[in-house]
Amino acid sequence: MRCQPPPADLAELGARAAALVGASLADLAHGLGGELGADPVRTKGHAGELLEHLLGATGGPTAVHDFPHLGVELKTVPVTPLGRPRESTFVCLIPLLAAGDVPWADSRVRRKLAHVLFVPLVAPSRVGTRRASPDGFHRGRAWEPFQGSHISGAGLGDRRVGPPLFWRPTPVQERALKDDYDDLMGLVGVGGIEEVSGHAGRILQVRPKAASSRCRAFAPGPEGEWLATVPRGFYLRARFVAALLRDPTALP
Amino acid sequence: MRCQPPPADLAELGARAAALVGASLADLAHGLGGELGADPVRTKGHAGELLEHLLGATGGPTAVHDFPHLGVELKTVPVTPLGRPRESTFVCLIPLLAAGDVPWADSRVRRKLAHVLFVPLVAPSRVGTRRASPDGFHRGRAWEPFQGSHISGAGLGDRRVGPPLFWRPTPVQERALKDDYDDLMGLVGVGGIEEVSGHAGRILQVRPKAASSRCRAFAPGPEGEWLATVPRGFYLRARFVAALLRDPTALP
DNA sequence: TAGGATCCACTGGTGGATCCGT
DNA sequence: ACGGATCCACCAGTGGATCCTA
Repeated sequence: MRCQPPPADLAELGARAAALVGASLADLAHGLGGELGADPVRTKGHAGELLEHLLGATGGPTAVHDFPHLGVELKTVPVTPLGRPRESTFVCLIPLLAAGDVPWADSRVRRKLAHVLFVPLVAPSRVGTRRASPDGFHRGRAWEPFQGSHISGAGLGDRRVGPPLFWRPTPVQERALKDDYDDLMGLVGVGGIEEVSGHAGRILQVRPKAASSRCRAFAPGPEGEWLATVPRGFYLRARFVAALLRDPTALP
Repeated sequence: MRCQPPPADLAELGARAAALVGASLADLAHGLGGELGADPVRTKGHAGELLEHLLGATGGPTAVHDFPHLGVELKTVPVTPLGRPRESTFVCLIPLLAAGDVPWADSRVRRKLAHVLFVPLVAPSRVGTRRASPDGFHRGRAWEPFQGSHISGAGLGDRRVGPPLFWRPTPVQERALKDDYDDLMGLVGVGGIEEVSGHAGRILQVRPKAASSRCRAFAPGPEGEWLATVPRGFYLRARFVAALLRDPTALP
């Protein structure tokens, strides 16, 4: 299903992403000769992979970036019709065994986030929505992600591509990322990974990341002993990405 | 239905409250020859009035305190079985017309809160609870409000009296109250009452307080014009009262 | 297992409506 | 209208589980 050659430069990558704005994932998958499953539970990650194909990403599982020759990472982010992310954005797994030994400058977080292409995918509603507003009160749409959009339905194929954003952290943002990274790694070192909650961190946060809760990783505990634990990842807070999408220089 | 004479002193008031611990409101109402309605929507405030009768409160609507000769205010507070308040605690209405003209020292907030008898009423669950934990996982009870309690049912009559607490703000707490009062009144003065949200304030907050939304009060707007608005009250944050019930000197 | 992610149950808090008795 | 309060819908956020592909 890989159809596109890698983009030659940033301008070409940007142009390709811009050309997709407004398209539904169903259309895009069809254009590539593929189909999208209807079950939202079975299609996690498919949207991200589809966009990688469409934009000509070449980085395999081994590469640091999706576009190694450009040093750019692709992130799709599901957003509400108002443009707010529905979820936090995964960055990378935490190297639990080496926690505390990797300074910010050498961290995967820094390398992944050095240059990111965010592609919002507008999802009309959550899949799991069980009830509509019983009073029928309509709260209005503050932001039209693209003109002429007609939004209805909740399946993966109904999601539409929103305006893409190239982002490099400003010095101030990078400083905030470093502070969070140091703090969170410090917390892991002090109390052990189990003690770090999703509340910690201004724009980064630490959350579980495992294919199944039966997957275990090993990490040093508070007393230095080895603990079997769920793998964790760094995530960008939804709040922060929401701010970014409106103003790339913003901090929440 | 008023049965008790006013308590002679704080010790007697405290003894009466302590004697009620563990009793259900149904029992208490019955002992007074009264009955409690079953509909939770129709019984708002009844619990508070019942306790006033039982403890011999004499302050009418005109008085500042429920026990004027003791200078004590009675507050019932609905709590979960873990002892956490289910709601914020009403203090008093905001004098919208005089906002900004009443210094903390002369404020109703300060007078009301100078000395409070908190009586927790343990409610097993919210009335409006629509679903139980589907996984059946039991999260344990961190605090047994009284020994031997057997808690079940959700009606008003099933609520049970918890351990009472006499509270006077510590100097640090009073300072926090004053700061919030000044801040909130300042916000009202700057942007008008409509701009003050429930987020403002560390331990006090401002929320609507009206018998019906058709009830209007008048307040000065941002430009100094007169606005019809919903009456507002000062409330103690649930978070703060939760802290108080565990440690009367605490701040959240 | 790493990398692409999303689902969903639950909790805390807000915003606002509402009820009763005096 | 004031003083006694509670109800309830909604939303943000967390905590943790889970899915697919390579």
